[in-house]
Amino acid sequence: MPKVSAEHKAAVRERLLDAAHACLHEKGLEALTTREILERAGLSAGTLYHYFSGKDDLVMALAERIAVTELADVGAGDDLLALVGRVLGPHAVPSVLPELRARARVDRHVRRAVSRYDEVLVARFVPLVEQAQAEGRLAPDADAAALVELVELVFEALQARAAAGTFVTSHERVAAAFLSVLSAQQIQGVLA
Amino acid sequence: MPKVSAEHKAAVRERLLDAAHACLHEKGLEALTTREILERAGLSAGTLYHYFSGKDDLVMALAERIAVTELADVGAGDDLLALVGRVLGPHAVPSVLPELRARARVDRHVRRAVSRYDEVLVARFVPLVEQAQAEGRLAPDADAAALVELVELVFEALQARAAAGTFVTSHERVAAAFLSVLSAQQIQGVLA
DNA sequence: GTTAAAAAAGCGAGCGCTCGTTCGATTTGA
DNA sequence: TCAAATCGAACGAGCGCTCGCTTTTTTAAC
Repeated sequence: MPKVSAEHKAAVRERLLDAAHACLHEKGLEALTTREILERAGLSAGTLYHYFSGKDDLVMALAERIAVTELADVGAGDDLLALVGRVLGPHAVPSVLPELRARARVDRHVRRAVSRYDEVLVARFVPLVEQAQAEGRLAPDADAAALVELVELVFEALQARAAAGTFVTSHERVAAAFLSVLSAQQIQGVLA
Repeated sequence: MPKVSAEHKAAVRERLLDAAHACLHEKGLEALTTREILERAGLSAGTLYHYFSGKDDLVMALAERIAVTELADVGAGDDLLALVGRVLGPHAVPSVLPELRARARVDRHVRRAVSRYDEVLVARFVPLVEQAQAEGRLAPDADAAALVELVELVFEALQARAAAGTFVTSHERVAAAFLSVLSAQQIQGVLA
């Protein structure tokens, strides 16, 4: 096809990202190959380079998209419990973020994408925590920023466990423990 | 050299594992190559296969050794605070465990090694938590097993962050938040 | 005690393979 | 008709790994 509509270009690009995401989820980052991505997308080898400058560029675009889409619903429910359910629930899609997080240790480009994700996550958590504080469900005088970081910490671990499928106890039990952390009175004394 | 002493064999094997651990720490699992391991160990290509059946075998042996050595001191201090300090302190060596954890999602051999590590970790945590309960520092009637799992959850996230170097606040502050979780009274109501 | 045979550790060029990527030919919509 | 999108064979590099060779220590025969 020649000079095609902008919608078509965007659609093909999304198709490539979809294929890459599926490959990443099935085989992991180490086994992510351009050939398999292209085969799954129904495209040929050279076509990739009309949409991305290379594999790294594609991976970065995918990381950004994951960050955006996985966070799209955060905050919509106005409730941390609903958020936990979305991450841990039986219908939750295992996240590939923990793998990107691990790679971020040695890849500064991935590190930048992940830290941008974290920034957005914190920004979305802050109003939820502040609202909970205003309603008296959380220690009212505690440092909200530190509280948010603790929430994010547990959130990360739950995400990693969900991805690895290494839960020991039931989802409900872990979620309950998570929420108990949020409502722990003694946090106030340490973080205030 | 021919049939050499068992000590020599063990020493060379350890040298290979040391080299692999250094490479893993510097470049990450995806960039871990037999050539670099052997070069760092001062050995030639074929020699590796006198000690391991292949690269996977070496990686698995390394994972086991990491699990053993990283847990060697756990419980020695009889104190969770000391443990946190060892993981998060300024002299702590960044762990490669989070990367192995991510790979465990798609590699059943690594998954087995990591879950064995987790079993040992839980076994070491249990007496620490029970002792804290007996001393009244933790909710006495709470389910110790669930409490241990929550401790492990936070521990995992701290470990992952230490490895990635993505701490936002100071070590002391996160450690304090961690400990505040352990001493939170309200956990009792949820987990008991 | 000397020496030759045997065995195992170490070596390294090179194999087959897969990877990401290139590039000229081909197809197709504007 | 022309430019852009697609194709796919091919390339160079790097991977894990092999295998025949050399080196070195143990073993054994005398």
